Amino acid sequence: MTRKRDTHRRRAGNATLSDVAAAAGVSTATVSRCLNAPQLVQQATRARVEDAVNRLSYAPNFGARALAVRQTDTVGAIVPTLDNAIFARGLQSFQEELGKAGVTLLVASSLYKADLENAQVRTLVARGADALLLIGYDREPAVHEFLNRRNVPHLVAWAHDPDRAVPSVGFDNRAAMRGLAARVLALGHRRFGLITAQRIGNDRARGRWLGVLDVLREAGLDDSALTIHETTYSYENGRAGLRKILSAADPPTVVMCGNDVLAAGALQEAREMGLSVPRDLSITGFDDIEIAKITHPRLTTVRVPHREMGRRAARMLLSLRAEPEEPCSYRLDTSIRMRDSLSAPGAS
Amino acid sequence: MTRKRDTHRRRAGNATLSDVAAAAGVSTATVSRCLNAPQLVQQATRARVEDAVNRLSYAPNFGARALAVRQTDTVGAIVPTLDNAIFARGLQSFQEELGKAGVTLLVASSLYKADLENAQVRTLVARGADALLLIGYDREPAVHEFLNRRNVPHLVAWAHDPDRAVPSVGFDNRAAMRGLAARVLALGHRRFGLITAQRIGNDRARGRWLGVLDVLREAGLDDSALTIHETTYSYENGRAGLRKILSAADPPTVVMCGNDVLAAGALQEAREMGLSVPRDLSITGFDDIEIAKITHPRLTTVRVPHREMGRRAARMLLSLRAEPEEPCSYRLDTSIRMRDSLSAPGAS
DNA sequence: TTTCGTCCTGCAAGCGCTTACATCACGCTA
DNA sequence: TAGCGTGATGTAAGCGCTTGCAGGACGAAA
Repeated sequence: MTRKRDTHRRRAGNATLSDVAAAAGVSTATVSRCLNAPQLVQQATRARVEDAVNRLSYAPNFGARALAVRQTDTVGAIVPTLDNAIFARGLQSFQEELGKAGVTLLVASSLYKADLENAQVRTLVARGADALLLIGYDREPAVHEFLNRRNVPHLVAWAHDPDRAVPSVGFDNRAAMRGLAARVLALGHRRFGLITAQRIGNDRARGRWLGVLDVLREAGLDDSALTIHETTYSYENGRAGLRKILSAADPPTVVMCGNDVLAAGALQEAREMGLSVPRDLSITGFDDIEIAKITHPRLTTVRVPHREMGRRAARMLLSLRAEPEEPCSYRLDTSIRMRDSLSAPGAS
Repeated sequence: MTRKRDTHRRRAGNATLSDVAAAAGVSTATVSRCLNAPQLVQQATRARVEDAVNRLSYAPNFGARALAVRQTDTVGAIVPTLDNAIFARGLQSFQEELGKAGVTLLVASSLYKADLENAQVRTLVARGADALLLIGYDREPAVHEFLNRRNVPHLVAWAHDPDRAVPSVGFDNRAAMRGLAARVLALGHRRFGLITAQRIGNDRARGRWLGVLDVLREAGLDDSALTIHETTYSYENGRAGLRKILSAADPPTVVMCGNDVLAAGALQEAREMGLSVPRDLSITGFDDIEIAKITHPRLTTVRVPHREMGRRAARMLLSLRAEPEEPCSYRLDTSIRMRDSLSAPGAS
C-alpha cells in the first residue's frame, strides 16, 4: 500500500528527504547532516547528496523541521497598515535585520481594529512565530497574558511608557508632542487646532493629544483653547479636517496634526483657501517622513527614528528569543524639526 | 523516561493537543475535531474541550498541522523594498485580500539584489509558502524552473509582457511611459532628460526608458536627444540627478523621472536652482503616489493602480493554489495624470 | 429480544525531519 | 594479535497533528 502515499494528496513531485537519501544511496540521517552540519559528512558522500538534492529540486519541508527542532526561525509583526510610510519603513529595517539572522518575517495588518489584531496574534503564534512585534499598548491585557503563557517574547513599538509592564522599543509620544506644543506656545499661539487620528484604541494618537493638552493647561489656558478634529490618517482627511477646524467661530492660529500626511493635506487645503502658511496660519506635522520636506512651505514636525526603531526591535526580539532574559524596554529620542510651516501668529 | 520529554528543549508550558485531550478526558482525535470540524462532536464534549483549551492557553502547532494536511495557508511575497510606497501599498491590499481567505503572508525584501531574492525564494518555499508573489521579470530563469518543479504557483507583478511565459498581473511599463513621452513630444519638447533607476536587473525601469526611446526614435530624433542619469530611487538622488542633467552642454527642456520620488526631488532642486517649473523646465513622474499631489507644482505623472494590482494578485494566487488551472496573466491599465509640472517648452 | 442504522469517539498510522545512540571500518598501539 | 579510539554512517524514536477505520452506545424497527 505504498501507492496510497503517492496518490494521496501529496503534491506531485515534491521530493522528500528520503527520496534524496534513496537517490544518493545513503540514509536520511546523512542527508540531513549534509544540509545542517556538512562538516560531519565525508566529502565524497556530500557531493553525491548535493547532486541528488539538485536533481530532485529538493527543498526541506519547513513544517517538519520546525516540528523536529521546536523552533521556526520566524517572527511575526502586526502593524496597523503598511499604507502608512512609518510602518512600512520600520518594517523594512525590521525585516532586514531579521534577514541577517536567517529569520523570516510574518506580516499581518490589523487596520487599527482590535479584534482583527487579536485574531492575528493567535494566528501568528499558531504559525509558530518565535516572537512578535506589536504596535502600541492599546489592547486587551488578555493578549499579553496569552503571549506570556505561551512563552512568546513580544515587544511593543512606536510607543514607550516606562510604567507599563510590556517591554517596548519606542518613544514617548506625549512628551514628544509636548515638546513641539511648547515651542508653538512660546511663539505666541493661544488658540490651537488639532487634527488627530481616532484616540480610542490608539495610544500614540492619544499621547500626542495629551501632549498638547499638557502644555495648554500648564499655561493656564482653558480647554476651549483647543479645537479637535478626529479622523483617519490620510491626505484627504487632512484637508477636510482643516476646513472643519477653520470653520469654527474663533478659529485657531495654529493647527497641529497627528502625522505628516494629515499635515500635508491641511497645508494644501490652507493654500486653496487662500491662506498663507505660516503667516496666516501655522501648521505642524509628526513623524518627519519624506513628504515633510516636499510640502510648501516645508513642514515643521517631530522627527521619529522609524528605521532605528525597526532595527532595534528586531535585535531585541532576536535576543529575547535566544535567551529568555528579563526583557527591558528601550526609549528612543525624538527631536523637533523646525522648518517653515510654523511661525509666530501672523498679521493679527 | 518521559521525563526527558519534559526537560528536553521543549518550551515550558506550551500545551499540546494531547495535553488538552488529557485535561478534557477525551482522545486527541476528538480535540482535533472540535477545532476543525466542531459539528462532528457532541455539544457536551465540545464544551469540555473548549474549556480545557482555554485553561491551557492551547494554540495548535502550525508546523505539525501543515505536516499532517500538506498545506500551509501561507503565501510569500518578495518585494524590492517596503520603503517604496508603491510596494508597501500593493502589499497592503495583497495582505488584506489574503487575510480574508485566512491565509497568512510571509514577506521578504530583496533590496533589488538578485542573489538575495534567489535565496529568499528558496527560504519561502521551504517555509511552505503555497504560492509566491514576485516583482518584475528580471531574474535567472532557473528560479521559475525551480518553482515550477516544486509546483509552487507564482506570479509576477508590476510588469506585464504577454510574450513571457511567467504569468503576471501588472501593466506594460514601456507602453505607459511611451504614452507620457508622446504627450511630452507633442508639446514641442525635443531635448529630453531621464532620471531612472538602474536598468540592469530592473525590467520596469528598463521598460520606462525604452518607452521614452521609442517615442524619440519614432519622431526621427537622434539618441543624443536623450540625456540619461541612472541612480537609485530616492528624493535626494532625484535632486542630484537633476543637477547633473542640467549641467550638460545643451540641457533638456524636460526631465522625465522613473518614479514620483525622484521627480519630487528633481522638482525641489529645480526650484532651488531658481528655475520655474514648468516654465523653464518641465518635469514628469511615474506611479502617482500621494506626493504627486503635494509637490509644487503638482506632478504630471502616470497613474498606476497599485492597490488593485495587489488585490488581484492575491486573488489569482489564491485560485491558482486551490486548483492548478492554466495560469493566465492580467493586464492593468495605466493612465496619464496631467497636472502642473509639464507644459510646452518655456520662454525659449 | 434481536438486528440494524446512526452518532460519537477512540485507535493508530502516518506527515518529513532531526538526533541520540548504535554500528562499523580502519588504523594505531601495546 | 588483541584492543582501542576515531570518524562516518545507519537506525529508529520521536516532534504534534489529522483522519480512515473500527468500535460502542443507543434507539427504533422487526
